[in-house]
Amino acid sequence: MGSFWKPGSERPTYRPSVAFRGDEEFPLGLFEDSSHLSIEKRRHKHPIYKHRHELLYLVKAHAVTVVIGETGCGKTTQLPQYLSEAGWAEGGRLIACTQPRRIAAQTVALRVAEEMGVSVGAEVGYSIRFEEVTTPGKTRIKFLTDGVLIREMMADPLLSKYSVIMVDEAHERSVTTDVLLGLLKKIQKRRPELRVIIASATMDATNVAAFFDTSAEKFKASAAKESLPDRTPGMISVEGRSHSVRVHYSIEPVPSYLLASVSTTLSIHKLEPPGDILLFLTGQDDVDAAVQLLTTEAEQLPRKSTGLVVLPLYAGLSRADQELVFRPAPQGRRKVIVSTNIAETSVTIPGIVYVIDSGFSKQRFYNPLTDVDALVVAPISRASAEQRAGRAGRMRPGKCFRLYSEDTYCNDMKAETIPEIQRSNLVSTVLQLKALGIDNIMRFDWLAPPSSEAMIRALELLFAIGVLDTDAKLTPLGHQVAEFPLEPMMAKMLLSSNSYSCSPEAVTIAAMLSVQSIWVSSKGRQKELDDARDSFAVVEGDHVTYLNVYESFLRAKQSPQWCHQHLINYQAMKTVVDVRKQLSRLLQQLGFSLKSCDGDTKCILKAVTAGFFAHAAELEPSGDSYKLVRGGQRMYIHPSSVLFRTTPKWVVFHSVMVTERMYMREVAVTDSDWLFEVAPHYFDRRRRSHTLG
DNA sequence: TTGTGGTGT
Repeated sequence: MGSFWKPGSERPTYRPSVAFRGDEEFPLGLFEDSSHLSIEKRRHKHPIYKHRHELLYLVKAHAVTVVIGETGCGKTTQLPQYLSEAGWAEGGRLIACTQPRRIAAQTVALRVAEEMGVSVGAEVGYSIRFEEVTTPGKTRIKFLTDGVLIREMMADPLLSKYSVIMVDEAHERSVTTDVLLGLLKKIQKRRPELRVIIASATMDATNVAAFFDTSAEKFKASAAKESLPDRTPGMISVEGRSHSVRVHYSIEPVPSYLLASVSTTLSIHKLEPPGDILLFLTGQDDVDAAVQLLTTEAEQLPRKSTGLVVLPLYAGLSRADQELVFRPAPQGRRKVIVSTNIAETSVTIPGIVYVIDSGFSKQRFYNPLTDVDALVVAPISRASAEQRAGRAGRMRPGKCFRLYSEDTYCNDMKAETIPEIQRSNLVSTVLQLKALGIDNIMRFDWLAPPSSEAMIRALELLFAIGVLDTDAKLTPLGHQVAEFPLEPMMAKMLLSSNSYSCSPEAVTIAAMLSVQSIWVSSKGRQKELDDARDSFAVVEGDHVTYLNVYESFLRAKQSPQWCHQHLINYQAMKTVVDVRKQLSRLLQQLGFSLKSCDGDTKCILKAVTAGFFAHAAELEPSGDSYKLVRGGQRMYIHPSSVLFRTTPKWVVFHSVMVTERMYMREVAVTDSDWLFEVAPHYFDRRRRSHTLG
């Protein structure tokens, strides 16, 4: 990768004192225009309409149809309508269209309902977590998140109410998409008449088509074989509605993508016609640093009227701060959005004409040998680079400046991002598959198989927490755990809370830990944030602290102002309220009573320990680090924990994240006696090597 | 000893 720094090496430094005025440091002349690699497109008014007959023919003739077409070509909004008109939703059967994101499922449903002139929830509906807007017997087209469809399979393993299932945005290759595709292939063996449509923007379609090509397999169909669809997938490509994007590469590798991105932004501002700029960096740190540098520069620009409006964008921002990026810049000014990967797929900002691509993103990597998740800055794939470039061509022809050379693009970058399933801890996925009756996980037909080490790790943990038996079959507890939309250890904590009479408290803790961040992130307010957190802190650790935050939120009558005052994310707290309701209902359905422990925190800690004993760690004699019972790695309490700077002898934690060190995040105090009490089978074996107590 | 790419049930 030329002079790019690699994950694990020292981060590139920047000097905020560097002046970019004059922009000689990185003028646009240092980019080369590579027109043969430009994304050349023409704008069509109704691209998918032209292919309507061919599409309908393919779906009728083939069990699987792969549709390649970028966002905006109409495959999501119009194809389900064509299918419905062609009679695929008759006889009470539905057409399903899955989306990776809640908001997409909802907005697409609203748009299609509007186009069809019906009200949403009638002929066209959607189903996302906490919100089912459909009418049984009336709804013909249903948009849903792929996670919801997998949940539906628990009650209806063959998805018998659907005649067609379209999996949209399959190129994103989320864990749920990959699992769903494997499951659909399996379902089609039992339901050869089920039609599957895989819709994707830029995916390597031949790969997916090959996966679904079952034409060579022996096929036992007693019914009229002639009426069954061809088991060789059909394929069609639909041109998009976006404009051409001219791609420019850096002639030389850049020594610092952060510095280069700042000077490139200033060069574009100086030399290019009006149009907003989207800059892709890796994380909150980078984004905040670039915003600061650009803001300083913007203030020094000669005329205020042609100034820059610089805005950060990342998931940790409050909803209000995120929404600022949608506001048009004041007349005559140019907007610059400095963003993480959130702008690559999740947030679409109108009016972007220029994209600057650093070539990097943060990616999660799970190491099954150490059982640790790491978040590392890594080079993006060519597919990801194309996706980023495409963000410049939604309004009119645009330009993309890549802060890496054409040689790097062609020779060093991977064609596709490694599918998430191969970078993830599989505990939840394996349990889900087990609950769906997939007995042999190792032989599940994966589109991209995860490593056997990762699968074995997951099976080991599920066995340790009593969810699987020695034959790797679900235990009665396992069936209950699988009912919950939670990580298995968290669900185990919840189910154990009944024995300790603290279920309402455990429900709150599970809900609080389910949302990404309760605290708002905001640059330069770290001290304030620490103080806000410390005002709720208790000696029992982060779990009971979260309980304290939630109960204070209730006492404050769920007030947004109160949240703002305490640097708490109001949206996140509203989600916690919804999750609590869902979890409480599930517990009650299983016949558990929701009996409170009335402030007896020992009960709460025992319940937490019962769920997370496999994440127990003991203070090392040195007194500054911990040793993980399972694996023996050295770990540290994360600085964001209320237990940072304290040294309880035993702790259990929710998750580990590696940066420079291995950090335990969300840590609770525990006790060696409790560990024995909740998991004698687990600790007895290790007694000799880990003398508890 | 010091810090959270993005989704979702």
